[in-house]
Amino acid sequence: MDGVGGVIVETEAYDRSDPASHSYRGPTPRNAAMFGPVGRAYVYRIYGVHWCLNVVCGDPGSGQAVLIRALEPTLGLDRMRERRGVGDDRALCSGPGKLCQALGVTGAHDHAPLDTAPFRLEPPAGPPGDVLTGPRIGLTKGVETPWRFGLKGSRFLSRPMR
DNA sequence: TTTACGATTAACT
DNA sequence: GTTAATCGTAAAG
Repeated sequence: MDGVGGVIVETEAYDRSDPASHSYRGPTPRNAAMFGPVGRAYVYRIYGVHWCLNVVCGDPGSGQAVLIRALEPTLGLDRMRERRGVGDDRALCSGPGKLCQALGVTGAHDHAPLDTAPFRLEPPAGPPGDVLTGPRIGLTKGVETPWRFGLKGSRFLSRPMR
């Protein structure tokens, strides 16, 4: 969006039966997007400081979503460096909060469809690389559920895969 | 109305 | 490796 973008290399999954998920306790004003139409964004503020971007998926109203944890920057590198205030490309999008800052995603994008402006979510250009799974990061509950997915060997992950 | 805390990051010892 | 920053949300009173 906005002339910036990249290839998603790391995600985490959440659903309603997951103690760590915002949708676990049912719909609230904040997580309403998770129970709305699929293909929309669910954006929330974390620790009063950072934004995190999710893609609503699964059956409509099922409260399922995928957290975009990291992506490989490919478009608008200068713009992202400017917004992030760093020169290291690896630090641009290697984390949920960083990613949102680099792309300019804020709470204003909550509920926004991801297949139309200002977003543009596309299928992978080339053949998919190997994907590894592992335990999710930064959680206090449900850590045992290995729903972290990362592109094998990518150096743009928030953390190396096991 | 009040209070405790989080799907994180950056700065500091 | 440890910790402060910072505020909206949700649960309790």
